[in-house]
Amino acid sequence: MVNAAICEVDHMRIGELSARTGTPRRLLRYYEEQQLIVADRAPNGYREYDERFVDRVIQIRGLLDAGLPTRIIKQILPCLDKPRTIYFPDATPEMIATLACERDRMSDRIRCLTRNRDAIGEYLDAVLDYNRPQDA
Amino acid sequence: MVNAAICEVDHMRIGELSARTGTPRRLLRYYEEQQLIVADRAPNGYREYDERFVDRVIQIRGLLDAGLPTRIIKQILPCLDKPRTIYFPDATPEMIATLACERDRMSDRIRCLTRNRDAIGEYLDAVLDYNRPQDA
DNA sequence: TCAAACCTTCACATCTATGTGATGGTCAAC
DNA sequence: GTTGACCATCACATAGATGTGAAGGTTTGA
Repeated sequence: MVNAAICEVDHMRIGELSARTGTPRRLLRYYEEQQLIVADRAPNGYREYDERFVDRVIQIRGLLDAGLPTRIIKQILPCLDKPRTIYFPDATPEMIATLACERDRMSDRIRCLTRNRDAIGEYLDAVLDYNRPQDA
Repeated sequence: MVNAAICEVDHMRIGELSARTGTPRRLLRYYEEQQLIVADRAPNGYREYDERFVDRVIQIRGLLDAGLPTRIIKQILPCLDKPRTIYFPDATPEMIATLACERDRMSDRIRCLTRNRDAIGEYLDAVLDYNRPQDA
């Protein structure tokens, strides 16, 4: 019997999402409270996540780690959906201005980080160079 | 009289540094407390800064904005002095490992920021494209 | 001599992202 | 039916960067 009625496996509860993203459950609930993610609810009230939440959560954590507050991340996330879910007419001029501003701030951060990372790299190269000149 | 005894102008007090870096005085004192900067003191107890503090403070703010805590910034800053002020023998293996780790974390942040910034850019391009198709 | 504009230290408040624990419901296995 | 591993909400605590103001010293200029 090649019955195709396979019960969907494409969902997980908060514990699994926590394990797969290395994120404390507490924070997954916090991100939801901040409206960065919206979880479905099972009949018993448990949160239900599908596969796409894994990448989404990792992305959120990356942006938080890079210094963006949840308020800004919430505005950025809709831009990342590949098939556009945001219809352009909904984009107010203020929203567009905010996004452009944040994009520029991100460029600033990238410049700053790159410059400093490279300086650290040079320093480390110099130190390693200094520490093993045994065989000339 | 071509007297060369010009009183040095290469120093400023906290108010001027604050104005020139756009940083509240409160934070300049905080950065000093966290040992990110070390200010000279005038005889009357006032902090005295020279020109180099301007760039240094801007750099600190950039790194803070990019998500690095003061504890890490304190370790990074010595790498940035062009004529090396840190003698390599002083660099402990743990310190080197920490720096390498932070450098990698910065690379991660750069990747994350770049990806998201580009996504915002694409989104904005699409929105602008949508908003002015008047003259075909 | 007085006022304004600096500076000092100290202390307490705030915001954001987090940690941690209490209290209790759901569910599966034994 | 009880135990253990999940889940829920709520609440309180912490840490880091920052805001704000009090109380007082210094300097400059009217």
